[in-house]
Amino acid sequence: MVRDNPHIFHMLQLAAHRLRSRADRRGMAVAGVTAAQAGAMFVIAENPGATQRLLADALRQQSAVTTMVSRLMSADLAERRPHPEDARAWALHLTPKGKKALRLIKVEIDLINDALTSALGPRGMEQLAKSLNEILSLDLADQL
Amino acid sequence: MVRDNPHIFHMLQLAAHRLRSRADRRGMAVAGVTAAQAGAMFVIAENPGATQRLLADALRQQSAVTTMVSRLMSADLAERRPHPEDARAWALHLTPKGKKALRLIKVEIDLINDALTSALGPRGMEQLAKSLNEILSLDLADQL
DNA sequence: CTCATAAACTTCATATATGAAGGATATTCA
DNA sequence: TGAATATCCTTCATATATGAAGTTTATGAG
Repeated sequence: MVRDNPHIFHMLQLAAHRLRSRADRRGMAVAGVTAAQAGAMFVIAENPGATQRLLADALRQQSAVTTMVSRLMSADLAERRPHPEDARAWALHLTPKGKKALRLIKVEIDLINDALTSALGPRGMEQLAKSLNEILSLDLADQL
Repeated sequence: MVRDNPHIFHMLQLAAHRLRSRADRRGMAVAGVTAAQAGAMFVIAENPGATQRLLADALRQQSAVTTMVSRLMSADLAERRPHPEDARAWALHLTPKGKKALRLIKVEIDLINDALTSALGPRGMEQLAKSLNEILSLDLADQL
């Protein structure tokens, strides 16, 4: 029973929402890219030729990835190539424009992380990273 | 420069997303209510007669609130009454069905908080709450 | 090889979120 | 009082997310 910390869930949602809003605004301003798009582009950048399956697993999503990639293509930020080994799959790559946008976005994300470090201190950041890692390692299936 | 913690932003988004997904699934299962709807209902429950403005401020949203409240009304979870003092505004209240759904949802949120407490320990929870509070107190305007 | 099953992707209905623009009512101040 | 302005709400276009259902291609068992 966590009656003493009844709001952690809500606080986490709210904190994530606020940082995402800020990233959305700045990302749109400097590169015409949302935070969600930036998240997808980071994954593609680190896994050139990634399938949508890999992207979906990284972002913990299913069907949203099709639409997401379609929008990235419309904006000339990413491209789909035929997968060399599996005719069912696409191989995802960033376009030059996508790579440039990602560099711009990284600056904004770093600014947010800097603000967090100022507020929490280096040790606070470490602890937060540790806590978030533990949360991410939880098995949140319904049988929890 | 936070090159040492470059992923805090992303980890926070991912952790919030996972907990929200779990809350969505369970909330739909036990009460036909999403996590976002539950969040709005908590605010209304704590502020009977609240205006949509108050709700929007609490959730840090603008226009989404109109649609959110409309859906809560369609589901007979909340109702709008004329505001006694301001003809522009609504006074929001939960219906009996809404209050019951909120009780069911609370159990699920408590289960998530319990799982977090098991993973992080009571001290970890305190530290996490403290960190999130500091993040929530940041001024995230674009001039940051 | 063929069939059953699994995997990758797409599509659809629905819910959530944003910013911009507009309508109606309050408030302020000259 | 009357005009300018602010506030509360709604609507619209767009983006993101979910689960369920469907298509196409792989894979594995016989």
